[in-house]
Amino acid sequence: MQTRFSIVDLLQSEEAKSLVTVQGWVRTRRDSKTFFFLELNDGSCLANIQIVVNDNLLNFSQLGAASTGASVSVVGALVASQGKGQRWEIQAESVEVLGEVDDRFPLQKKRHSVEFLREIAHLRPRTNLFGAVFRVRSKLAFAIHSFFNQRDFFYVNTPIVTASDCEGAGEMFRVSTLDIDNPPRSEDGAVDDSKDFFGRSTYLTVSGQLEGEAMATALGKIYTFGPTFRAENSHTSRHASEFWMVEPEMAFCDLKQDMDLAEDFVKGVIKDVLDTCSEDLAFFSKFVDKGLLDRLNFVLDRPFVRLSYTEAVDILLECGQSFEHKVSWGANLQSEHERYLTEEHFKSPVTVYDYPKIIKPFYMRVNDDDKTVGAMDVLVPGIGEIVGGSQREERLEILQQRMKELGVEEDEYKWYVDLRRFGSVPHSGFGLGFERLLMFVTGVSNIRDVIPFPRTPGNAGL
RNA sequence: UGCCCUGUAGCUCAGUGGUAGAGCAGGUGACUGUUAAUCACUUGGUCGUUGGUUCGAAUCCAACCGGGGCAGCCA
Repeated sequence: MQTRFSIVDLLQSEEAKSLVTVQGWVRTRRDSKTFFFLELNDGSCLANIQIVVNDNLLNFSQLGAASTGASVSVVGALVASQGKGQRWEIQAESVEVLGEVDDRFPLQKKRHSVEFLREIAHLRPRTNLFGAVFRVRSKLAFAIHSFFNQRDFFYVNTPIVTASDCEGAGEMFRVSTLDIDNPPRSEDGAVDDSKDFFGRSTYLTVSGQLEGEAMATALGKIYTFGPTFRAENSHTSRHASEFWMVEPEMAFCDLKQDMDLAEDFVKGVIKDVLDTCSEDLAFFSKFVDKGLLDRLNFVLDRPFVRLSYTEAVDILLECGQSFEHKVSWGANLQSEHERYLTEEHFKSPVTVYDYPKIIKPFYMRVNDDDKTVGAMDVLVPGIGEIVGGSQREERLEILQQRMKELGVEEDEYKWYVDLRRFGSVPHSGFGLGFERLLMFVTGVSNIRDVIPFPRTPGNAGL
């Protein structure tokens, strides 16, 4: 009896098998006079399985259609390969072409630029590079759930449609069912949001943090992992309009414990992916980023450098390096400063904490010096900021004072302030960009190449 | 949003004022075990678009459109 096997299972087989079925897409084909070889890939792993097709097959003359890109179903015997380069191959007993390709099929058996492949996002997962990226993406997502589950965090889903119009994390996408050509207007001519679907103006979420705090101050330890939307007009290799963010939030947790978790988290999921995706990571290390595996192992092997913002500024002021943006206490660390710290000075991931309160949002906890807040960023070589977090301000009066200072309307955040009014506790959390972590783990340098169908300004076509 | 680079065959590119090229892919043929197979032959182009300069523009100029990079914003 024939059984359908995935290629990953067959290639790991311990024994020959008399009759198996494999189905997949032809990656390449090598012809000889009386037989040909197919390299078949079904997406289950990076490697192809070699199919040997002899001219004794009844439909041999029709098998010209089994060309690069075609989908085929093969029945045959798994046998030890006579040739070099692979342990197993399939001696075909029947080959059926399920779906042919014509000469417009754009993927050739040669290297393509990632820029070209971005234009055919529906076909690029059939390449070695993108197949590997999206397998790792899946494993990394699973590793994240597994990490938190092992530590008794609860997975919560925060709303994607949100009403607060000033969460402070950037420009927001409007969500509306109003007729854009003829919206209802109030007496003064302004668009009447109260007639909109939710009875008010609404937006796509830029962060689930605030709702996460409500859940953490009930369930203790929670995390969210979901889509996030930013309408910033960013044109860089590390920004997307739609991306996924991981946001743990813990009650009874201070900044130090928050930093410990962020470090354990980054290391834990990297270790998991090194174990579960070794073939794909070896591919990245060979063709995408030669130093990848060494760097990932380096990250696992030692503690992240941890230093305060003030210490970081002192290092930058004294290093003798000339920066385009001036370093001064009270200013944001620029990309070039972060790069210097992680790539040159420490050559390691770096956690910077206790930032000046004037450059941070209202919800971060004010330190005793009244100049800094309990914020922290994890910076990694090559990418920069991968985690941003803080201890949250749990003291009612101080939170209200901060909102006033920063011009945040307390009415808009009444429920959030309530959390400090009723059984408030110290709590902390952070946000981690899932795609940025995936870039770090794979060595892929453009965020558009780790998202199956990326959305960036001016680009949502496919 | 600012600055910079770029657009020639399906892909990757050469061609800097005189009428279009290569490699790969595709097609045809050869080859008894190949590994991005190899060998021979071969199809394929309004040189991003529009306008201008010139006897003549892929080449020079302008505008527009597309792609990329860096910075800011952040994750």
